[in-house]
Amino acid sequence: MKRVTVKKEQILQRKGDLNTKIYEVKSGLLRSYTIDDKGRQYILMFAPENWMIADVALPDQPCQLFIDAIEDAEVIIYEKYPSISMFEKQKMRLCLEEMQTRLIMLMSEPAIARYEHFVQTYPEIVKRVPQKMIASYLGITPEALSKVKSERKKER
Amino acid sequence: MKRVTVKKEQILQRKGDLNTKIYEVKSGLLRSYTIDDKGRQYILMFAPENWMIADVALPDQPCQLFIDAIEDAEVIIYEKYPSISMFEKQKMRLCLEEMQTRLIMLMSEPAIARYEHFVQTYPEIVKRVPQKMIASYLGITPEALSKVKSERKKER
DNA sequence: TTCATTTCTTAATCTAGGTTAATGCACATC
DNA sequence: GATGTGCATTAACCTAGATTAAGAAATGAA
Repeated sequence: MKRVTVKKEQILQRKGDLNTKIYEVKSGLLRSYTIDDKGRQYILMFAPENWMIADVALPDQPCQLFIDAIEDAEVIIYEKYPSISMFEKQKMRLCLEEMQTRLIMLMSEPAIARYEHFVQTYPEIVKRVPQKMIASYLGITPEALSKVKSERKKER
Repeated sequence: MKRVTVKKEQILQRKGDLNTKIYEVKSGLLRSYTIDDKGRQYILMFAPENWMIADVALPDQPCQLFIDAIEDAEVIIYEKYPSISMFEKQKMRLCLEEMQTRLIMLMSEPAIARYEHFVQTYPEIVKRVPQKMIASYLGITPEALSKVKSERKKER
């Protein structure tokens, strides 16, 4: 366990890395994402202050996710998994819950509903990240996000 | 912790239930799924022999998922979460990994690729559940699954 | 066996969201 | 100031998968 300072856009872990860590954000904003063979990015998680973020891979397995800083950040790095008490942390459980909810929403809800859910659940993150990252998190293109947003406005 | 026998189609937990448990499958096949307001089902997980299945909700929170038996099953029911050692179980970790992978695939891969990944990863489950359940797991309609399968056949 | 029910497939049509491309905007930096 | 670079928006067009409907095949019950 150690504490580090990371600059915006600094990459903490790359897809394929071994021996990846668990990151606890003390200040700033991190994200995890993957990139497909066409270069498209898919954001899995935003981690603002007091959240934790990690790839679930075991230390001896190559990970699936990039993790980088969207804003300058203070981060505590933990080894994976010396004490299971890491897992007890409520933030970790919330992240699980979030994955479950997202899987359900991705399958069952159209983009506009996912966007509104995101805005309600994370109003602060909406203000802190560019649209294209929200689109990536929602699983749509920035153009599609623009479209649903302007359609939503019209409806009032 | 107790051991129970469940019959095919028996429901172990319903969406909205409180105080939900963790289920370990000793024989047979369970699944977790949700139902939207239009009655559509979305399967989150299949749990064959030696797997565990649960909703991630805390005991005092209403859960999101139904859990029922696709085949007659022997099931061990654990309280949630008296010992964190439950979480240490490898099956539980695999389930996390699976959620992460599915989220990525759902965002980045077309239905055909998700189907082929599923067939390769769970060849035994493919034989044991009806097509419409595989479609539901993949996040598509049974009609769309029929289509991609017949297109795949043509390609050889 | 027969009949009923559910599952699977095929086909026609529709739509949400992708793709491509052009435009405008907010910044940096020089 | 001019010039570049990335981001957001709009619009035209395209496609994967949804919807609807019908028939075929499998399953199960009487």
